[in-house]
Amino acid sequence: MPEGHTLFRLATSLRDAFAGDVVASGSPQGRFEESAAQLDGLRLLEASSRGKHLFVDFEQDRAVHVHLGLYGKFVVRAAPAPDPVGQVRWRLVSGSAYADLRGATACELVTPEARQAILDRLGPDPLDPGADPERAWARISRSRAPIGGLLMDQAVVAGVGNVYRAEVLFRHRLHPLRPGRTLRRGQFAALWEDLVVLLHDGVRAGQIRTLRPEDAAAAREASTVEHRRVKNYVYRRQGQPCLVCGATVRTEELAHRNSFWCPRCQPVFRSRAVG
DNA sequence: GTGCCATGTGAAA
DNA sequence: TTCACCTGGCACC
Repeated sequence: MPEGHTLFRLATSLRDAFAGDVVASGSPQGRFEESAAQLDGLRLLEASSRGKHLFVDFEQDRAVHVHLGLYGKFVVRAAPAPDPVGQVRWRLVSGSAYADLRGATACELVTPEARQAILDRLGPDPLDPGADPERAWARISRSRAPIGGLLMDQAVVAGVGNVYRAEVLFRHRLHPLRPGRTLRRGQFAALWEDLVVLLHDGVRAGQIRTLRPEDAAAAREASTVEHRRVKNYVYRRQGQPCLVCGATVRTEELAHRNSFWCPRCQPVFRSRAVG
């Protein structure tokens, strides 16, 4: 489930399993064979993530850049490694663990310069304690583009995907089509703080859970009707009643992905003040 | 069992 | 604008 929290967890798993160890590296599938062979027998130093990008660093200034894309998987398990199942692009093996990468959009050996260039393209990551949200605000506050598109732009905020986009906008009563520059600074600050909380919760839980405690009862009730556990407000709940107000959740494509929102909780325009 | 859709991105056309 | 990646969950038969 690759939004930023997934990659952060994965970096932790890889670090815990391999950091400091000499590893065997190969590509059973063959597509990463030449590069994998160059890493075979080297010491793995570190694994880290920024947004949805993962970096695995080895001695001799070698690093692998991985992007899981929509359905890539990278599993880390205890040894012994079984025969590879399916298309294993990259396999790492140590005395105590193994890791298999499948279906990734990107798996490439990168120079330190190329690695840095990837980092330079990315906006601040809410999971990064050193992230500077002002960089995101500078982009959003100047843009006529819809906030629902800006949040998906990894150069604006790194790590937010389609689920977090839908959910954080719901939690802040913002319509996805609202132009970025119509947000007030305080609204952005609250949005960012919420992303920090939600992504960290995603890291802990291993899943995206966005319901506030006060809405848990409504979610349980909805689950019996929808035949699947409801743990989010609007993501993939189109046609279902909003857990807060009961209006029918809507969907429409935005930034090449389906966007979901409640037309009553998230009006396009809101009066600036009441009373 | 089959077929569609999906938490994403970049290359090819 | 379309395709590639080529996994996996789930609705439907």
